[in-house]
Amino acid sequence: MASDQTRGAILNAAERLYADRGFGDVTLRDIVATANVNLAAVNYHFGSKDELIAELFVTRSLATNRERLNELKAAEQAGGGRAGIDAIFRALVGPTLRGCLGPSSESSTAARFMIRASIESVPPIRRIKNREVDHLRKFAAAMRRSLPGRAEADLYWGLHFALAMAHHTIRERERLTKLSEGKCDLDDVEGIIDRVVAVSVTALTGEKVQGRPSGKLAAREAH
Amino acid sequence: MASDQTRGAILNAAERLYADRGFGDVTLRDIVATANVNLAAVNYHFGSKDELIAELFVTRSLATNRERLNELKAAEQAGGGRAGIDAIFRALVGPTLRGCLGPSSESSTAARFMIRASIESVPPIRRIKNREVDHLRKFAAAMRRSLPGRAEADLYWGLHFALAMAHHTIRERERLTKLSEGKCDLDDVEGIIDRVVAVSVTALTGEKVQGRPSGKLAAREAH
DNA sequence: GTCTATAGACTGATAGAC
DNA sequence: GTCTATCAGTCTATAGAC
Repeated sequence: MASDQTRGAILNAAERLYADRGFGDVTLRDIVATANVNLAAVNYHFGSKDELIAELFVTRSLATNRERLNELKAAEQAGGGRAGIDAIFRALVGPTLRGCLGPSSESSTAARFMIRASIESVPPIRRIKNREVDHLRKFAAAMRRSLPGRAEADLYWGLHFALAMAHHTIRERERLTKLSEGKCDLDDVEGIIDRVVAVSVTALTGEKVQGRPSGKLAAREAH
Repeated sequence: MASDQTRGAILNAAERLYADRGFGDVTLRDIVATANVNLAAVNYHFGSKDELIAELFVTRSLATNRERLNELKAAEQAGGGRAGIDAIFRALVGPTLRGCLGPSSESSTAARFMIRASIESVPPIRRIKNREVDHLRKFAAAMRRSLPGRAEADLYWGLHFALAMAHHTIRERERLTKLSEGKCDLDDVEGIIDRVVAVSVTALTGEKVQGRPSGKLAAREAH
């Protein structure tokens, strides 16, 4: 079982180094030195540097997608097969934002790795993201059930803009902090989620929504 | 003056190759072969590969920033020192979206280069983008003049979300087309600008706005 | 099956002749 | 200003030891 040990050591070392220093500055030689294994072990276990990066990213992004779908499923069941549009947006952007902006984002290497992946977007990661369409289709379907009257294009634009706000907030976290001179609190994750969800809902329904008083934007778009 | 000729040949070849094949797949040797100059000429004229990329990006992005500020200035003068919030957002996202999604985006290498720069985001380009804060401050100031009652944090979030939608639309153009199965028309640049501006304004003021008089959004969403 | 040692092809950068 | 030659460093691939 030395196999799993070596494999795991490479994965751990790679994730930590990429999280700390970015994809551009970390060589295979840095990784094998940290993991205390031989250079060729990377090729033996993963085939290539790109496939190592791909495996790291797939592992983490599958976990996020699972969380998203669990939240979506729960919201649809609570609504008897039809979730509120706010709950759908919350299931879409919540897990990502919590994972990348949450208090764990300082300590957890997994979180810092995903932030890097968001910002630097290296080829093997782009290839994986391009296959994410099937996952997003499930949210498009839920939106169609939630707002059956809307033109489909409007729903897709709404989905697209919600993701835009979430990802751009992760990517440009530092810049927004500097631009606003700290007036935008990037540590208040739940507040940010509220904000993104509220804007997404308002954009789609034309109604101004407040953040959750205590927990939900419940059924405000019912009319 | 053979100097300027060589320099220009390198810049042209590099921009075209990067636009066509991306930053990851183009080597300095590819560039000098296309430009018909010697390998060492790149280092002589630009210092390094990264500085060559930086010069390409700075040139193009200064042009966009100039367009943005011209539109902003015109809008403020037309409003007697206070531009409408919709005109401010339009000046912010219009030039970028027109440059990267417009009909020229197929033909113009400059446009295709900027799309690449948006998607791949290599280190030298990220460094330049980080210095963009001063430019954005001018839009924040205009927003403050336009909506003096608003909390500053709300204004910054509005600015941030507007940029998020514009850039994410450029970055994920292909994915949105695939996801929506063509129902989102990515060739209708002015329609997209209307949409981004409308969502940005609605998010900030809670009021549904009309697109430009001739805009398709206005017609569809009037009620 | 697991890992090591080593070689190969390619990269960006540079010294020094012209 | 330009070019040749060469550098050190990178990823990849493979033969062969354990």
